[in-house]
Amino acid sequence: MTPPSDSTRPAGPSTPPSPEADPPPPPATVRALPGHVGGEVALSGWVQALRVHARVAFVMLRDGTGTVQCVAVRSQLSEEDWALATTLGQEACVEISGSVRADARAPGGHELALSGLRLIGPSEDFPIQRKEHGVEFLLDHRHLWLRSGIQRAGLRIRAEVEQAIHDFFYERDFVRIDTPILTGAIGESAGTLFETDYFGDPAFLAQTGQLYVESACPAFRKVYCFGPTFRAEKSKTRRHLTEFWMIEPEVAFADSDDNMDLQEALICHLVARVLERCPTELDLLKRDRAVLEKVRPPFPRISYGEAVERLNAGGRDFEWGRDLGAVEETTISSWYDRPVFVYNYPKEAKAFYMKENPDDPRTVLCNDLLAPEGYGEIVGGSQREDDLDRLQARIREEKLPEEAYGWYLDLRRYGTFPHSGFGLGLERTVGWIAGRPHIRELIPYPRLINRLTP
RNA sequence: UCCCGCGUAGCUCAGCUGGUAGAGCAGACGGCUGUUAACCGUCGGGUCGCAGGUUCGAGUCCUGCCGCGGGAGCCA
Repeated sequence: MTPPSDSTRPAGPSTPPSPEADPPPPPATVRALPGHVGGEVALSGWVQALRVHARVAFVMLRDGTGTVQCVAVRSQLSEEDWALATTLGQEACVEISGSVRADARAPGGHELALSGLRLIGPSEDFPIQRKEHGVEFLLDHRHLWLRSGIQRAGLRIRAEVEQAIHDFFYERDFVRIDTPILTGAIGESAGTLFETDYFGDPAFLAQTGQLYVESACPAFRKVYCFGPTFRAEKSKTRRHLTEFWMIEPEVAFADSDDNMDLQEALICHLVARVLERCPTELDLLKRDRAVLEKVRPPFPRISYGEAVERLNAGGRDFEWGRDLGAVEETTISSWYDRPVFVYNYPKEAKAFYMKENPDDPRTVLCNDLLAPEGYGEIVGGSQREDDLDRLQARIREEKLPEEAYGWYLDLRRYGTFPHSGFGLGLERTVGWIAGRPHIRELIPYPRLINRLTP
């Protein structure tokens, strides 16, 4: 950042006599301010709020590392600086120099006694006021909404979770595999795919990287992908995005129980990391940290059959064989104070690639992980069908185009092996950890059924 | 696709059993040494989503359409 070249500050006693201005104060960040108490610094950032009185004005300056109150006292400023400071628009970009001091009256405990400022980029009539707005208005101004406190906190937690995911897998010798986003006709059900043109042929945006990470297992044993996922489902709920980010690990020689162990370890790692590194953000979001502290192993594990029995014992009339709906999931998660695994669902309710349960062929070896507090399913996983004949039979049962799965079936022809994996929805997970009601806030630019801009 | 709800000032909303449009915030101006979404005063600001209907008269009642929100299904 360019230091001010036209400082109007009066010369200090330690400054050698010079007709020119003082040497510019060293640039600093708000986060580093406590280390500069008593010294002069220059901060660059955006005006978050301005409160003007007759002889004193307060500029809340946000620089991306934090927010600090800058105090402008009229009697200590030039007319030009006072006039500039008291007419700054919300979100104007400025460089402010002054001395750092600790003051109990200031939010955050530190403030800057303003001695000079320079307008970098003016801002007039910033659309988002410091008050409540409707969702539509805020999403229309998402590019500006990102600057607000709750959005910054949520997105910072998202970034921390993303980094924690990479660290978790790196420490466990997983190899990251980036799977394709453009795919030919392959997937679980073509109705939920976004179609696009690929040199005259139809192509689809990926709705899962799973088949690809399965193929990388024999190469690296433990792999994961982390990327955008596209679902053309016409869902309009607070749990849905048409474009979201998913993490899909795949582990050779892991069975369904190993798979749940890994999910449990990952979730605990993510929650602990956010508790450790984002306490400020959690407090700003008014997230009850005590609830998150409870997220420790082991998570309860309840089979689909047990869940149905218990639901019906509680007065519900739920038929065995149906998939659990949102109401059932909320009920089940309400029985516990931490995430709960529901495992081994009926075959008809789940995807073709899941391995048949040898102890009960009506079911498959799979699990969902339901987050507490009604946040719903954040993970879906399974042991994969590794038997060629059974897999082919399942593809035919589901009336899927067998020819599209030729390369996938090759994995069962050349050294097939037991393996398991899962998909973790990033925004749902972050939404739950951050305690936000709608996952659209946990992705910088949400893509919803009726929203593609900004 | 279906169910429920909502569209009034730049923003957030009020407006009763129909009788010619209101507040707060934002903006402009003025006041105030310490504010925390500052406060006090003054001023400007409207195709009541669109179209049709009922009525002497519609923001208000009816129909259709559009937009938005929530939910179901489906999913992470």
